[in-house]
Amino acid sequence: MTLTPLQQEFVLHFGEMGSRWGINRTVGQIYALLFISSAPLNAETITDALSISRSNTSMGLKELQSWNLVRLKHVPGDRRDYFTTPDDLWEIVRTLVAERKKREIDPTLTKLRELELQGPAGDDYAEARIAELREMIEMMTGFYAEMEKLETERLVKLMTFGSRIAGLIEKTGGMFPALTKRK
Amino acid sequence: MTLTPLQQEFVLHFGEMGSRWGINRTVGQIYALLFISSAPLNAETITDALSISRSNTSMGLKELQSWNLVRLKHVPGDRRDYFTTPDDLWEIVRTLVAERKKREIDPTLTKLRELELQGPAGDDYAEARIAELREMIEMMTGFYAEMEKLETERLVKLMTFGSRIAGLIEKTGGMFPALTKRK
DNA sequence: CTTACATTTCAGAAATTTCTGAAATGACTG
DNA sequence: CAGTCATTTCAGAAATTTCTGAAATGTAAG
Repeated sequence: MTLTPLQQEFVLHFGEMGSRWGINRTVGQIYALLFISSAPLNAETITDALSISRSNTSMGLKELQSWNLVRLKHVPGDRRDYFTTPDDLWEIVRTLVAERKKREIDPTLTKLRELELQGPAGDDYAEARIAELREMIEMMTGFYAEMEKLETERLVKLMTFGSRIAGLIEKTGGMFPALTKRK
Repeated sequence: MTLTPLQQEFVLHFGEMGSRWGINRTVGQIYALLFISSAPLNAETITDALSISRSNTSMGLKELQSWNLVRLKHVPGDRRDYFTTPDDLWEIVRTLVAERKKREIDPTLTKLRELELQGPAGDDYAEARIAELREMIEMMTGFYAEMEKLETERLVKLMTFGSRIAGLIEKTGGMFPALTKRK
């Protein structure tokens, strides 16, 4: 398969960004290619579209599967595996956020709790800082858990009308005026 | 300077997580050390607390400065540079989010716009996918821009009462009941 | 200007990550 | 069960990133 210039440029960009996103170039390129391909692709096709080795493709796909970022499809009468990305972008974003949280946040939260459980270590400042950090992460992951429950439709509205949310929150008082002031 | 076991473990954890966060081990360790130290530290102190080379410390601090994650302080009568992290955790989180957006999101948004400007390339699916992705990123960065404007106090409330926000949003209709239903 | 640090730069060494080709494994078909 | 094709594994090669020591640069004080 030969890529169109558009595909080519898109794929290369994702490859370059890969390192900033915590994946490697090849994984970024494979994902990008699947993302802009209307039909599912098999490993062979990916291999030659990206000019990489077959084994590299295999590892890249495995990595993407571990991130839950690709879907496996089967074509009747063909025993090769075909891969795609979900059509729904929101599903992709949800997965991405969930996985990054799992890899980048959760282990630290666990470690902080562990450190606190070890009890006073005679370093008040460090202990306070660790507790504060844990609380902040808990607040943020708690909020995330709530947002994750929302249907996409509500999430879109929340984001679209973002600016109005600010106004809904009383600076003091701790509750939404919409809920408290309304009689 | 010798680290307490608590500091040691905290610092090592941040070092290990560094790679997942897109920084290297040393940078993670330096940041962690500054974070749990009550007083600002100079490069020499960091160097021997972490058993790394002086030049590595210099590069790590430079990297942290490029992320705006450390503050430079001066001690009267001492011409060495001293470094700290902000006391306010929210300030740290804001910086972190802003920098990650700048490095991980903005370049892609720019690239997607560029690709669209190049005009129809005869690949409808790829073009549609790129447009859709750009729109999604724009929505999310727009929402982020709104949230960034909020004072910390309001942001905390927003997150604390996160679950109630969901209820405030009408599934259909496109506006908050709090704003529309109230006469 | 010279001395005494403090910091940065940078070329090469060390460590780590990524990639490949070959071999092994798996799985369907006739 | 043997043959064929698809996929995975893995050891070493290649590439990249990180780290170091030495030299260079910067800077304040005398």
